[in-house]
Amino acid sequence: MATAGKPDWNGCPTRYAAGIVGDKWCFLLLRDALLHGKRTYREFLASPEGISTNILANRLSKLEALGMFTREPDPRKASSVCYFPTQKAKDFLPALVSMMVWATQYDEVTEAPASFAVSYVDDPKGTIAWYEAEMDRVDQALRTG
Amino acid sequence: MATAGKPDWNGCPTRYAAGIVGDKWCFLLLRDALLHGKRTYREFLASPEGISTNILANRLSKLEALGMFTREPDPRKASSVCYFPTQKAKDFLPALVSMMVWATQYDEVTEAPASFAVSYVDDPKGTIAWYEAEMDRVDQALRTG
DNA sequence: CAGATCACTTGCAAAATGCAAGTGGAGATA
DNA sequence: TATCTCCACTTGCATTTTGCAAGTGATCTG
Repeated sequence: MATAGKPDWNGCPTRYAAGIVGDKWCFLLLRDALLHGKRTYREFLASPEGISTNILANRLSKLEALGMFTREPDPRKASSVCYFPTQKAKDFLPALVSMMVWATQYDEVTEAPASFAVSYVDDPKGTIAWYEAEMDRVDQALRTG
Repeated sequence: MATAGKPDWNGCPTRYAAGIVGDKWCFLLLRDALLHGKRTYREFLASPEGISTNILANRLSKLEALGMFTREPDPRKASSVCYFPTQKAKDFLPALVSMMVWATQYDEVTEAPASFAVSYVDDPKGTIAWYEAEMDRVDQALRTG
């Protein structure tokens, strides 16, 4: 049916989302992976929010355990490590972009141009597809060395 | 333009969202207000996740300070209090629903019927409109005593 | 006017966080 | 081959946040 009716489940799926996204650092790591193409410990560590090393290690392994990241040797240098977002993580992109649109509207400090929200409203699928393509490009480049 | 290009701002708006949603309890209070029509301290306290009273008071005032809730006397009983979601909070609904859809897909424990995700994909605006109407109904009923 | 209800507040133990320093292994350099 | 650097963490410890239980004062109710 095209018209939504009242859903009558008890345990809301948002509880599951809260367990992952409801943590500042997991949220920001997801942003860095999905939106900024970050893949390595070093890159994640360099975020302007300043995560400390023990918390970073903790959250990376949490996200790995949750099936959001896979931990693999860096094809460019075997001694280094890459964290690749899984399909599960990639599928979170529309929700993340949705939050960006909301934040762009209400955060007066945000540096995002208003044109972002406009282009999203104009063509949400295109906006999301662009980020997906960007991710594929990053991972493709990495995996082929 | 219909095709999205690379956004080139530095401070990502997701940081702002992380400051609000990146907290388990704020996230769940938002869910309770937007999806479950909760408005009073008692109702929020009764969530199955079991928030403690001091944390609840803390988060309610945080969300009020952030302009997500307004704190008003309960029209039904002057000694009681209502927390109404502001427009800013209501505008977060699409992002929240987007996360529900994602969680429904990946949380094997969720009690949400698969039909929810289907009906959302089929008619996202209708799904969101339904929740908005439900909220208006709740607030209307409350404010008119 | 005694008792219940409401929305909190307080005190305290336990857990999570942030910071600085340290560790061990791989690769590069001399 | 010895040393040096880089990397991805780990450890210790002080500070902050959380969770739990109990208490508080203002209002309502019988």
